[in-house]
Amino acid sequence: MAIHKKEEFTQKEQDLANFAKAMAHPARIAILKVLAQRNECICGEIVDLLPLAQSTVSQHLKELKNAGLITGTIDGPRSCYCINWKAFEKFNSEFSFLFAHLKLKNEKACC
Amino acid sequence: MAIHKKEEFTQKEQDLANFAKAMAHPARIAILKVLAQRNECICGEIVDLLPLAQSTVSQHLKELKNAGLITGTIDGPRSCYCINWKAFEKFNSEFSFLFAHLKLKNEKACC
DNA sequence: TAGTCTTATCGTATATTTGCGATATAAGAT
DNA sequence: ATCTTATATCGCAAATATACGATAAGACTA
Repeated sequence: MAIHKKEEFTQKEQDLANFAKAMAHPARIAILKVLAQRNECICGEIVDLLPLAQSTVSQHLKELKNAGLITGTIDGPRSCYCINWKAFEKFNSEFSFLFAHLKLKNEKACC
Repeated sequence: MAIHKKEEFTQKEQDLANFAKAMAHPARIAILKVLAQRNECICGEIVDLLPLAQSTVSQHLKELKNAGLITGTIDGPRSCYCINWKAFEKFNSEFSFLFAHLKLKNEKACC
């Protein structure tokens, strides 16, 4: 785009949008599901489960990590990934707040 | 990208990702907040509140509508937009399910 | 030390998103 | 009928995202 306008919104709006963006790809949803089932996972196992090349999976993992949704630690020659529970909970409560706010007002929908 | 791979994931993963994608921009979060506060809103009011051109806001509204997050009805020369409550609730429950699933397993985080 | 295995990064091609101005459209007002 | 007002759409430019192969980096193994 010609100019970035994202900075002109509130920090909360940007945070929520960034979190949503990190989840805005089925591959990343699938990765989160795998991590949830196993509570930990090395990169290779995720690569085996997804229909994507190793480099692409690594890139998705990096995005999830940058967004703070997961943590990664080096374990010898491998990398172990886990859900970053705190960040997830923070997003959930913020999202629920927005959602609850919507619900409260929704008694007389017009269209 | 060279080839689309999104179709190779499950429908639920794609649905969740699409919903997240619709929320993955601060302008669209802001629009949803405005709609929540007023329970209905014409396009012009939203344009006044956002730091974006009218055509850009209209595009964001279109994306929210395409994703099913809002509904829009023509009201004379204006357009009235509202939250699509059912779609929002569906997403919330699916997201909560994923979240609860994560929570259940997270007693022994490794990293 | 050389070889292997695992993961990250680089380079590149292509697709999608974002944003705006200009223009079209549609309804009410004069 | 013409003008105004409100919104949608088109066309374009620039930024991002997606995907892959090739390659680098790091750590065990022989």
